[in-house]
Amino acid sequence: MNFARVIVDVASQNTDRPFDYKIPEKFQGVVQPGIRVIVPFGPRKIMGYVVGLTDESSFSKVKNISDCLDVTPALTEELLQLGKWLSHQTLSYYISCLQVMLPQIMKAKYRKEIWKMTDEPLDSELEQVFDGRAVMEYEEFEKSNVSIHQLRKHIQDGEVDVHYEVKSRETKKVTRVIEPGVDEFTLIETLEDLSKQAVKQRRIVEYFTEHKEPIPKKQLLETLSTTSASLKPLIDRGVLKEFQQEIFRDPYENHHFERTKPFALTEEQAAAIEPILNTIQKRSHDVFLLHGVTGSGKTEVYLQSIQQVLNEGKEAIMLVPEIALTPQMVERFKGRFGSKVAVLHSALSAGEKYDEWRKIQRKEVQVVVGARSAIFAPFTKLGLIIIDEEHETSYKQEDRTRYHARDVAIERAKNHQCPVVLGSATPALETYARAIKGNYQLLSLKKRMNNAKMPDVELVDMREELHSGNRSMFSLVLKEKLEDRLAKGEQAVLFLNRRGFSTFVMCRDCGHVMECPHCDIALTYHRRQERLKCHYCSYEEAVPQKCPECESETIRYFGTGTQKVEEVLEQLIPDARVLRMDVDTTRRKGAHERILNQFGNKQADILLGTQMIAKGLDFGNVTLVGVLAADSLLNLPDFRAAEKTFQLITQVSGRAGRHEKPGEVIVQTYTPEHYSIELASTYDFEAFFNEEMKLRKAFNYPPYYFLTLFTISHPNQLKVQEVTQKIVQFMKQNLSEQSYVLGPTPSALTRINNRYRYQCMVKYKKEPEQRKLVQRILHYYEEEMKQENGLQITVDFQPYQLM
DNA sequence: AGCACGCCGACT
DNA sequence: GTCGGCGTGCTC
Repeated sequence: MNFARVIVDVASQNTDRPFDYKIPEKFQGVVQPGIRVIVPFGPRKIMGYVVGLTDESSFSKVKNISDCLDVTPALTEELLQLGKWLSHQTLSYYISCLQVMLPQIMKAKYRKEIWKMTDEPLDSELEQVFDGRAVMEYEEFEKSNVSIHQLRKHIQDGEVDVHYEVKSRETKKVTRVIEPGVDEFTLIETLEDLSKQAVKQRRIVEYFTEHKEPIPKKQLLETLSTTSASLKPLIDRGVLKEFQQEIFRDPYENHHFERTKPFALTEEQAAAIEPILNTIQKRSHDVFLLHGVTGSGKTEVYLQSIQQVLNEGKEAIMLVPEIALTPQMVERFKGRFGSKVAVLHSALSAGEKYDEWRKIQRKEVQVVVGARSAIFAPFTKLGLIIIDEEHETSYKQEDRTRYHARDVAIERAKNHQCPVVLGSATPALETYARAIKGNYQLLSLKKRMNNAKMPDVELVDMREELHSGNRSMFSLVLKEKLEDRLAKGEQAVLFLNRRGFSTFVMCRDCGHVMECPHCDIALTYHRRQERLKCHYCSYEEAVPQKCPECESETIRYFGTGTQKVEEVLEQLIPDARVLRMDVDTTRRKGAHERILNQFGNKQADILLGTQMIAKGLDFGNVTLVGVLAADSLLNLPDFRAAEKTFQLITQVSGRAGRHEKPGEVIVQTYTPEHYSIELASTYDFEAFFNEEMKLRKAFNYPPYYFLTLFTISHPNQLKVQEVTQKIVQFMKQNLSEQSYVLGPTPSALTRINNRYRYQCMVKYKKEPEQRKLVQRILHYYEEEMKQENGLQITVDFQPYQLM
């Protein structure tokens, strides 16, 4: 095998194919599919992935591979294949697909430098820019007033050279380590030679007569309570050796995880786990939907399934939504499987993520618990993939490579002939429909653990509340119940959905709303900084004193944020100790965990928060859950609004009464008659499913139809309309008559960052040629999309975000 | 993408 | 005649 086929790190249509390179003698055997290499590409040097080896190349001017970045392949053969599949699925470049599968830090950085190749001073202004140095950044040269022509002349004369460098950003944490430099006999000899006064040195040498393994320097000095002053002479004499050793960052090194044993399963759990265990043993592929009410013990089913996989000598991936990857969850996995577990989520530093990932690569762990991208864990003996809370929208990547982790999971499971378990109390409609059709195997857990009852849900009509004179955001019932819990020493969780509910600023006289000058959206009021910010671009401004339209001074803040709720709560129930948990209070590292610990230790009576408290929290003392504005999601322009509302109310309600004490839920709403709210209050998923399916059928939405969403943007509104119109036309002409092509429609967010946005939506049942058509569109507009501030066309197959 | 090359108009 | 701007096409 003399040649390597390489996918280069250049995301463009022309380079979206392998390039052949010769493998130099010294890299024979090292170069194998999946490793990263540095290759010459035109005049520069770039990184690439080896995707295959061949004996000959049809290309005549093949260049040599310059260098290898890996010894062990970064990507397995399976992942290279998966990348190909992914690029076809999402219509993205192969290189982009390979990159999403690896930790961000492994993406190469490039540097362009100018090297001076002679000791003689250059006879031009360039000499001044060099300022006595032999190397400088190309950027520096560009800033100077020396022309490119002059530089070229010098290059031709061989006086300077442009150098391209590929820089790896991977950092390895190292520590100094000490080990004996001589054999035991010589050590004892040394001991006898040492002077009586050198007490500390004697202690050190004595230590190494008993321990031969290397020990971190810091640790050695600590245990022998000495300093490097005593160590140094021994190293200088060669008795001891000091060297650098890599240490792997462990994000959980200061945690102690209580080891847990498998619990005895309930009858229901045992029945549910059996088909999963069977499939694991049979080593066959199947997809299960584990539909279990909140608190029904799904996690224990996951844990015991994984145990079975480990017993078989195989590996498992467990996906959880980013937001639910709480310390509580990590603890359950680390507690059961200890050091066999790697954890991958966004709260880790880039270096920590890299090290966790390498634990998988080096086969030190057999289980991965992580968010969306953990689905690409480089396991080679995958025996099970679990997706918890499978309905969660965070499993869909919303930029560049728009994949859904569920689809990737099923593809990988097919490759490895292993089962996928999708778990949820409120499965996505698509998933449940497939389960009913028999495409997935449906497993149900209908009872909660400890025979706990689902908490009673009371709907409070906020319109009536308003009519009877209560203008507060707390209904009378909710206030009373909160006070009652306080008196009993029990705890409450208050949930506020911020989506579509942020605080905006309006003039009471003329109704003028402060908007972002670059985006068609109201600015959000940030109380702490007294500023208005745009959540879509980086624009911000001070809160105006007067209305810019009518000069009136009656400016008011509308909407409800958690900060506002906290203030109102303080006045309403002054004795209550409130903990607030939202993006603002959890930004700092470890803040998340601290707040939950405080609440768990009963240092607060009420936990007030957003999305992030809806999932996975399990506190026995919580007997009341309040949902402040249940319908905030319903008014969004999203065909999944009802589904999301049902899911959210169900998830939040599940936080109450999980142990001995019964729970209660208060749901405040302006539309209690809405089926999603009404049916969530009785936990009737089946009824909700049937009701919602009728609507999806009537309006041709998933799961009856598939969707493809085009979003077209450009600074010029007319241009956007025109292009969108053309795309609509083209799709209409080429798709079958059973498909619907809608548009051009302005997006819900019509303008972001001074770019107008229009959409085209395709609803279809079967369009095998669709991807080719889209490719033709993208190819047609390729040139216009290259331009700096030019046209942008994004295509999302099975979109979740419709705005 | 990012670079060289080549063509064109402008200007010492 | 030379300099800089931009369109075009190629990268193993």
